[in-house]
Amino acid sequence: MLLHNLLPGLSIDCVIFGFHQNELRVLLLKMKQSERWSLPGGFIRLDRDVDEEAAHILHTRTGLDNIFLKQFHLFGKQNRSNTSHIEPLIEQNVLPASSFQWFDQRFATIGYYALVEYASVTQPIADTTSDCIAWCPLPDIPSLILDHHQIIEHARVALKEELNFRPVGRNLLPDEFTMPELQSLYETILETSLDRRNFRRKILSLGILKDTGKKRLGAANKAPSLYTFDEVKYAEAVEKGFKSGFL
Amino acid sequence: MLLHNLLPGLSIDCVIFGFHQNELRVLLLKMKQSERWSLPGGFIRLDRDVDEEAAHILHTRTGLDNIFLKQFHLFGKQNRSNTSHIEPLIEQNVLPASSFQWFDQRFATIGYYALVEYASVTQPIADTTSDCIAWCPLPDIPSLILDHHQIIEHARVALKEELNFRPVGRNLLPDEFTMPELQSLYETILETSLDRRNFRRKILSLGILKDTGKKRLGAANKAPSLYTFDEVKYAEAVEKGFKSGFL
DNA sequence: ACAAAAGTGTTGATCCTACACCCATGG
DNA sequence: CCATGGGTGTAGGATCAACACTTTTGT
Repeated sequence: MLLHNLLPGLSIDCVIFGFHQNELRVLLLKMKQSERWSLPGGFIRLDRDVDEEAAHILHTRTGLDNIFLKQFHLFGKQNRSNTSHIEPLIEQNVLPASSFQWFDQRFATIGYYALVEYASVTQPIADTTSDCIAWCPLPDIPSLILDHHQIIEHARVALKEELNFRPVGRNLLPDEFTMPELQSLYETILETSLDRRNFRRKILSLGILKDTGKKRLGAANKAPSLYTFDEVKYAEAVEKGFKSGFL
Repeated sequence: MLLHNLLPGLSIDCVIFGFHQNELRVLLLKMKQSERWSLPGGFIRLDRDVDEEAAHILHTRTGLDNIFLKQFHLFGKQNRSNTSHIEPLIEQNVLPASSFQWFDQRFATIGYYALVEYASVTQPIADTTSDCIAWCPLPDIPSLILDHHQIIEHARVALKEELNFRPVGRNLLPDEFTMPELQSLYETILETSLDRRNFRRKILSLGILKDTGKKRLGAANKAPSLYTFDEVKYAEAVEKGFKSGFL
């Protein structure tokens, strides 16, 4: 990373959501020389848009492109940043001593959240300051650097609100999925439980799902149908806005 | 303004909304040495929170404190800032030549919108780079610097969405107001027209208005009643969230 | 008296909620 | 054949949209 030619004072943090085993998960990096974890993040090159750089961070960690990514909040507390997570990295020569000055700035950070299909992230890639990267279920997030707990919590609320305007299943589930899977996703995001019959009726009434005719076999119960999003109808609907009315 | 001890690369722009004569208006500053106008804005001192600085800008221009103020978007395009509006100011010694370097940075800007009672802003105060400050109705915004048109448009959409979660009349209208005035505010923000009887029923059903018993006289028609927000019920309602369901 | 705008209620349509039984699959 | 979870319909209540006449005020 070249620390000149970066926009000073501003960083990006990405809350990358996936859904697996009926849990929302976020991609976290374990800092080297420390027991603390962090959100994937980075800085803004002077010749790039902030949105581009957020997409770039997402791509670098997941290999994915064209992902739903949305800016949700600027975290600008005067005392939010410090160098306590950087110092061990410099001591151990993970980062050059010359980079201390960069990290010793006051940073505001702009939070983005991304919605990705869990299974499409087969090999997430850690950065040079981390020794691993992993999906963590939201209920058991480990200790995080700086205000990253707060950033995740904020993203979670933003996602909950997004659900009223966008059928997020399109972004978080695989191409084909069952109605109970979709419902479980909604219940997890909304932190509530929903009536099976009413949920199905409501979702189908949006007119954006297609029944593939296929069924998911393999479990000791009636095989649920597999659905896909009808790309054409979906695009139309997003275009003119939803009014899904959960929440 | 001391240009050292500011957070570099990041500025604040405030879209200050007022409501007067059935129009939404925003406070704009006319740049000296130019026909263009700008949003009230500023920079972030290193020892202040970004939110604090936004409130400070609002206070400096309007004299008001404790105003509803909300961050709504970071504008981060690589090419959004330039110095074309600064150069004439330096040529005419409105700004010192030494400040050019500061303004010649790339800036991202964080947009805030504020909701104020129009009549409470009796003497808005221009800054040193402007020769006047005025309320402009949204339909006839003059030519603006940089991407300020886009910022206003974004704020307007954010306000429209806010209407579903917060009864913004509390912030935009005087203490006592009539039902038709409140309706007109809603119609303006939503850019639609609403049925009088249904509107009244819906608003009253929120249980946050009190009839003062007084009436507004002076017009050649039946005198409308004056209402106030019931502070206690209002606070309770904001606390546990609305579901106003306009939009 | 007249013009202008405020106040008021009902009806039908739609949407939401609550709820229980049968069916397909794997073991 | 049994356990598990998926699929399905209806009725009552709440909410929403549409709609017109009467009242009050100033001129």
